[in-house]
Amino acid sequence: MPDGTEKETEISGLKKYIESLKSSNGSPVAVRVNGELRELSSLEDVGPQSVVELVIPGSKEGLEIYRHSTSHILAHAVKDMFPDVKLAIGPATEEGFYYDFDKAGPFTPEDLEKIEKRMKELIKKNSPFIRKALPRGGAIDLFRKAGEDYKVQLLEEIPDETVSLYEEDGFVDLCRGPHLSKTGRVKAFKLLSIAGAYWRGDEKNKMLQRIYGTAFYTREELRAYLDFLEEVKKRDHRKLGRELELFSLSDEIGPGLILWHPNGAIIRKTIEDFWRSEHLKADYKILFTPHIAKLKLWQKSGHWDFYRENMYSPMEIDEVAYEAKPMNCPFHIEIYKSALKSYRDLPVRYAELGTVYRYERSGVLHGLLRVRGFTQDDAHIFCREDQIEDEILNILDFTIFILKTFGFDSYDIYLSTRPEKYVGSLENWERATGALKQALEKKGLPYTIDPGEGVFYGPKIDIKIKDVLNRAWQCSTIQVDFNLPERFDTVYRGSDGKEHRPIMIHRALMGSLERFFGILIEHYAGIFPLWLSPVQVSVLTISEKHEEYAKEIYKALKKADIRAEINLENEKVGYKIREATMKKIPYLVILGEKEAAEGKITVRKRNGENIGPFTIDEFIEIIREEVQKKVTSDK
RNA sequence: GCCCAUGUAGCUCAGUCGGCAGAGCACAUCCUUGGUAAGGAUGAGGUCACCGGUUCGAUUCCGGUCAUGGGCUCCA
Repeated sequence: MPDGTEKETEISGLKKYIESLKSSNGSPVAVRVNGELRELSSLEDVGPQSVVELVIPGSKEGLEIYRHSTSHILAHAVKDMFPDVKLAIGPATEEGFYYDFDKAGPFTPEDLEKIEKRMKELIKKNSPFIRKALPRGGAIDLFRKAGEDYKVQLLEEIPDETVSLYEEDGFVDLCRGPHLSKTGRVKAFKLLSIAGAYWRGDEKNKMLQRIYGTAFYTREELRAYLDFLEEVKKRDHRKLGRELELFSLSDEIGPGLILWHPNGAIIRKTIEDFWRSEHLKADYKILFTPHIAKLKLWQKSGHWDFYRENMYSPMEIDEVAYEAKPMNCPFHIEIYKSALKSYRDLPVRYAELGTVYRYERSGVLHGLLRVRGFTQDDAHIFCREDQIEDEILNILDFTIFILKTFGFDSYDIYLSTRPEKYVGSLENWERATGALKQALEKKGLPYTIDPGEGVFYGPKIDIKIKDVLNRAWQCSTIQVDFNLPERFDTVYRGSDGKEHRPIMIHRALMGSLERFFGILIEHYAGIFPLWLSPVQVSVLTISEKHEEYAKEIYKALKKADIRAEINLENEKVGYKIREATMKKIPYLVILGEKEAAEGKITVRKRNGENIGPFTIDEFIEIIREEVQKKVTSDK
């Protein structure tokens, strides 16, 4: 039952019940018979003692079916309007649905509108979706005759002897189903974009044209989703980055290479200062290493073999080949190896804000989120096997502390286990994976296991943070490595006087400063908390008469290490306030006749609220406290 | 890399069916000295992404290059 209860009933009773829900919002879109999804119309052949679940609109599966049916209607409309188009696939996705078409010319935005219109007509007809079972061979003949090559190809790979087709209003498509009972059940949908997509996602295959759309049960839900898309657009870090003069990219410099402008750079510096100071507190040693190294180093580390497609071509220096570094690990290992280590020295924790260069294909570059040169907040921990769990526990605490400071307190955590191709002993893998699991469980952190998704050199934990719009971003990663210590013959002297191999843990908390900054911009919509704001206080005068007083106040703020600016422009207060508000400056100190006479200041907060009057010392104290506490919200 | 779209002033965008290029904001100068989100006037600012072709003439048409954007696992 939709309310989660169970009832025992005859088929006829069930049908009557479903009938009674018709036309209500809760009317089921499908049923699950003994675990298998089917349409409502398939109740006839339900055997005795079957368990039938009603798939209701509110459920994840319900929505999937709903959207999948909408994608069929899309295909129908396209086929009506462009009969030469060949159909590929059209599934539901997290956010909506798409359908891939093989069409001679491109679809235009105007086509989308026309297709939408045609879809609405098809929905209005309210034709039933009819399921037809067919032997596979028959289906192949049918689609071959219709010239639907992609469907034929799909069919040829389906192992089942019987396949199902769905027909509505004369349009037949190969489909596993289930579907809505009638097209008229689709109440709200919108086609969103046109994009290229390879047949089966493989770039060796033909490029098809994909139409993306989304569908919801009500117009209100659709509206809310479109508003969400608007909000995402408003927060776009590329747009805000330009408006707030945080960073830029330049044709002259090259794609994927970031220029940090003063406003972005001061934020980055603030983040780095915080990062360094916390790492020192947590017993990490801070390192600096070069941006290039001999190609031989990368051959030794294995990067040249396994990672070459992401590395730049070597450059020659004094007839020796050098490489821009794609990773920091080999450097940290060299530092570890520069002096003999005893078991008493472990764990050794090396951290570096290391700038690396990786080749990314031109089509995947994206603002700050996908770049070719970036700075990792990298660290490598060398420890004994018996120390892994404690180290992981430390890292988890540390990670969550850092992420929380930036206002991220909701996470999706994944534990990736041994892939098919791996290095290291089975025993090591099991022990390390066990340690990761133990640590997560001790911390009470819920996680999902990604079987076989570990890197070849060891298991890992990935943490995805959720931003205010509930979007997930992968930043933190903790990876155990059995490979590099082996390749570099890294050792420590044990209590037994013998040499032992340390375990290496790679870990990044923010991942890359560039990417993390991009996420922060979107998370805060450019309204940075005080401790991060490029300009924390703007001092502005009501008229020229108060310039001297304003300069005094400004100096006092600067002296107190507050990032202040002064606005003596020949403009009215209203104008100056508007300027500062658009720059999202947290505090405005407004000085006029009254303030100058009393030796006080009036303060306007970013949200429009006025506080004060304060003496300058009182105000400095307020700012100091808010900065020190790293308050993330204005309220 | 591939498909499609886009590239005009610092920013957001008009525009020219081939004939010397426009607005708003921002910027500069002047007037105004004004109490909580835009006071007024004047002015400066463009190789219309780049290279080539067609043409008497190209920002506009054609070809190429570069950059940016939406996509390219979600298997009927």
